[in-house]
Amino acid sequence: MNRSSDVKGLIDIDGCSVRVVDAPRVATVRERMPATQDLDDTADVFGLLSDPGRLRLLVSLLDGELCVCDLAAVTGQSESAVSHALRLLRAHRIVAVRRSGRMAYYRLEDPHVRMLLDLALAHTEHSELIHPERGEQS
Amino acid sequence: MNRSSDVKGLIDIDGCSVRVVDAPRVATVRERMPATQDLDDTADVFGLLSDPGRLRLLVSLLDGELCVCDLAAVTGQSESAVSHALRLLRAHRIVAVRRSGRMAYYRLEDPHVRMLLDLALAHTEHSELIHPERGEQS
DNA sequence: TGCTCATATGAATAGGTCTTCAGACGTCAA
DNA sequence: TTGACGTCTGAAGACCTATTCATATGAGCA
Repeated sequence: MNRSSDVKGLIDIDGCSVRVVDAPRVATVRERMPATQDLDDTADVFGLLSDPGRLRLLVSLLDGELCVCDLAAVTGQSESAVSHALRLLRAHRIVAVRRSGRMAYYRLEDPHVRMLLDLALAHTEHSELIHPERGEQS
Repeated sequence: MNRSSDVKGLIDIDGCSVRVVDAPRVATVRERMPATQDLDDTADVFGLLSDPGRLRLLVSLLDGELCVCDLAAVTGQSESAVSHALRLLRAHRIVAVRRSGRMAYYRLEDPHVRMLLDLALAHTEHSELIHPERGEQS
């Protein structure tokens, strides 16, 4: 095949030649890179946790189920916004519903997400995060 | 003060009356809710991890520093896109730079983010994530 | 039945984000 | 100095996302 890894500072990636500095290192890191699908799924999960409204909903559900209107009250959002958010989270199996009459009780269903939340909150509550655009080092 | 928690199903939140079902539970969950600032910061961090390009960059940096062009090669992005992404991550102190001549070597700086990445990847590589819009339960 | 209630949904709008392109900047080598 | 190089940046466009409003659905109650 048309490999050009022998060309100094140039390697083939996905069929097109790219400039690199540390070719062997690049090869190693590329091999260890998780599958595209896995990375995209992981990015999706992080994306679901990246909205303050949804994050609040999930944190509220950490120790038990709540109905939509209580979730709206706890998180300070409109019931419509909460419903839309829950629909998204439900579609990704992160929360699950229990229906009782006209009430809908949601619970946190994904243990993986629960761990991410626990880990993230444990850190942010103890150490202050640094805010953007505050100057950088030398 | 104008508390109306005695009104059946109605409580005061931030000065305006809201309908709730389980008032004491709502109060408890609200008390346990982390500070607004902490939640917003946490959502920001998740947001930074929610882009496949940035996620790839950070994963690439998990075991050591790499220069911009190698990061572009490893992650399959343009050098400009990589530079923009690194700028964002740098502003949030998630990565740090070491400059040597005209080269810029980036490394993963935030141990908190490293843990989140490790946890997230450990799970996605072993268990398949469910994709959206596949129908739900009863 | 009709009415109210709790939730769900669709459409539309406003705001944000990623990528690309063109060019700037500082460094190195000749 | 000049030119090539590696990286950085700003502006522009296309795309995606969150919220709101209005309305629908479907359960309980009279």
